[in-house]
Amino acid sequence: MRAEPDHIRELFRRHDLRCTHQREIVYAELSATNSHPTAEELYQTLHVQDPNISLATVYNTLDAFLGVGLARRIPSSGACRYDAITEPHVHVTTPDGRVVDAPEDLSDRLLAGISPDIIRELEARMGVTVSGLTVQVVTNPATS
Amino acid sequence: MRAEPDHIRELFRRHDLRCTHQREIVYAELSATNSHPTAEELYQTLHVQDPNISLATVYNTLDAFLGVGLARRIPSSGACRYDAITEPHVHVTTPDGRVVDAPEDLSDRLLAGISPDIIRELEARMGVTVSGLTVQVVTNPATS
DNA sequence: TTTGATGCAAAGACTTTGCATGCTT
DNA sequence: AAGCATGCAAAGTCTTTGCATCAAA
Repeated sequence: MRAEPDHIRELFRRHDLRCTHQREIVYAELSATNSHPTAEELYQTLHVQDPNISLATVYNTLDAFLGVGLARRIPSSGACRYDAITEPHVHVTTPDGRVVDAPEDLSDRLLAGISPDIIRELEARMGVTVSGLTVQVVTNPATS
Repeated sequence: MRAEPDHIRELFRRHDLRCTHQREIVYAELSATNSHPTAEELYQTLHVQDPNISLATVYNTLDAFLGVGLARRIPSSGACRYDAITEPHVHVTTPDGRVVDAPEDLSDRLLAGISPDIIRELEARMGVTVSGLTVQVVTNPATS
């Protein structure tokens, strides 16, 4: 469901982000979809409601979201894809370059197999802090 | 260890790839490193041994490898990274954009948690063929 | 008012491509 | 000899940036 404006404003305040109209509609759209849109796709969609918004602003805005952890960037072949960060979940990369979520139950079962102990050990031994974990299931590339 | 020329030629033949000098040195370099180099990085390294090789050829060559499954492309922020395909393993994305392999034992333990059953079910329900599985552990972005 | 965001266009980073030449088969 | 690969440069994508203007705090 689409987040309410008030909720979004509150979110922004919590993350020290200025509440601009552009940021609001970008976040509303991003959090309402599970299609992992590219910046360009978001721009096309939003351009209808706000013919003034610019592609550069979409990029800047997404960047602001990344900075405060409200969104995640998914590098992929071609343009990067974005998703609003909610629950941990599994991404499936399709042959045509889109990224879709695995069904929730499968996602959960897959993630359940990853023990926190291993992550902790990984952090300790590699000197990193794990802030996220993406299981990316890659499907067959163009076998056409 | 660096693969021997004969072995590489044999590999290429098995995959219906013409054996050119450029492809040979690209593959030798890629399979000898675990640094997941970008095309540009490979080009810089190879340019020493063969001052004639061009960046476009490195790209074309990597593309040929991808096509026959000898290499994998790892989209990442900035330039794509490549690795020669050997065993399944876990990638760790560092804050500065590099991609390093997790230690083998941790990698194995992590992958062991992912049941083939789940993958099979995922294929069945999503109508895809899973050809690879990347567990990408994302570390904290620039917390500096 | 002050500070930061927007929109535009231009620049930048990364990758692909057309074509003449050369090498593998 | 035939056909694909190479090297070069030019063209494409995708993303970032400089700057004047505008909106949020």
